[in-house]
Amino acid sequence: MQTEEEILKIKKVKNTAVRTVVLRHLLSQEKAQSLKDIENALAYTDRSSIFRTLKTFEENKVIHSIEDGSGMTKYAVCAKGCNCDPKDLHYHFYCTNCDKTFCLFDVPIPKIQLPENFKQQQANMVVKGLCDNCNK
Amino acid sequence: MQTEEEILKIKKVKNTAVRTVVLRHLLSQEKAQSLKDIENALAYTDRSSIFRTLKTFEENKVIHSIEDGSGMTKYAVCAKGCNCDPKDLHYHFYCTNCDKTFCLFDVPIPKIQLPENFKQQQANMVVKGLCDNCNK
DNA sequence: GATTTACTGCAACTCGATTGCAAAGATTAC
DNA sequence: GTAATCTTTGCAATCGAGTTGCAGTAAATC
Repeated sequence: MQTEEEILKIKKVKNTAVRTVVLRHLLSQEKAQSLKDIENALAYTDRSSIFRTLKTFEENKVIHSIEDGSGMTKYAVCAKGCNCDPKDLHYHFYCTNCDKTFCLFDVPIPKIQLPENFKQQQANMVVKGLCDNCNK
Repeated sequence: MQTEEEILKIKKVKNTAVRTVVLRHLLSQEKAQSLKDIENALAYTDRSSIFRTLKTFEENKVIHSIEDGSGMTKYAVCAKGCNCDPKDLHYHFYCTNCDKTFCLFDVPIPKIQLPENFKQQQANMVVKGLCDNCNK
């Protein structure tokens, strides 16, 4: 596992206190985190600073954002080597019971045959249902 | 093509003035519409009435909602015979240039192999990029 | 026709996201 | 080392989509 410092260096993002703690938090969670999740976890860091940190991370492909339909954008650290290209995409699973969002790295997304002259740049693929913990 | 009245009758939704014009507008558009789109198109109909109409339509499977990542939920009339089950799902295409959302009825969604004990109920599959009109 | 129920319009409110601005910190120039 | 410049941070305010309370109106039922 890479340290926060290593990741930021590789992605050419200057290291700061806020960036380190935000990235550390994201790395420590197995589920994608919302701005509010992070804010709650980091009690003494300002929301707008976290917000701007997330934007910076996203621009530099440290993290990717997920719109899971919960009303809050969630963020997860990109897998090693990820470039956020269509080929790096993966499904997300949103649990409608516990409101958690999982990255399904192991399930490949098939190539989608678009209509004539449409061009894919990105995708947001969210499967909704019950996670293993809630499906009892 | 079914009329608004026929659709509402089939879906067992009582017909009212607001419902008719909202459904008519949705049927007249080839792209999924946001609450704001509809509000702008129907100048003399109140936002909250449209909002509640859309909720009613969705509950009764007259329309389906799409979270395309634009920040606004969009709505489109269900295809004939649609039950909004996983088998009725289709991809959506969101154009990042013109902000329009298309239903890709012709592209089947493959069955997704979820991790052990996860259960799919719904899905929101959005491909983002440039539509034929903007890809020039 | 009276009563009950459903729908509509207005206004207010919620909450996640975003921005302006000034202070603090880091970097570069001299 | 110090001044000038650029970046980051924290606070407060704002934005905007979505949502709700409530009273008035319309429709359905008795």
